[in-house]
Amino acid sequence: MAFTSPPDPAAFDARVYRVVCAIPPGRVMTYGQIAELVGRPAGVAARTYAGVAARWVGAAMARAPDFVPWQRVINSQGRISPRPGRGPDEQRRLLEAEGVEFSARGRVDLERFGHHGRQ
DNA sequence: ATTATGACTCCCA
DNA sequence: GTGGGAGCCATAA
Repeated sequence: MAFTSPPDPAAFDARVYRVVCAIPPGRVMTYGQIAELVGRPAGVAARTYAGVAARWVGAAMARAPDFVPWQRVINSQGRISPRPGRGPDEQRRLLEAEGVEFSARGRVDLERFGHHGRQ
């Protein structure tokens, strides 16, 4: 996961949690979107930020407090990234309970359920 | 000290 | 639309 920790991991995590907590129920956001919304720290190349920061977000989510709606964070393909240890479909069940629909191949239509930041 | 292991995204075949 | 490789490091055992 994390390639190079963010300049200020604690602050980065806090911003990530704030953004994730702002995602309304029934909506989802990608790791990359969150990374962009949180803002690219100075000193990090723009091109590499996309892939790297997404993993920072993933790492932050791995340590996320209970109140963070982690289930609303999925990858850029609209698919659920498998989490180590947890139930394989736990995230999907939680999202479906909120009204998020999955395609036959298990993908979420980001055009319909994606959250573009703000509300 | 060495090894294994990552909640990802982009780009190209 | 799907699949594989690159990017390139911190942390735990």
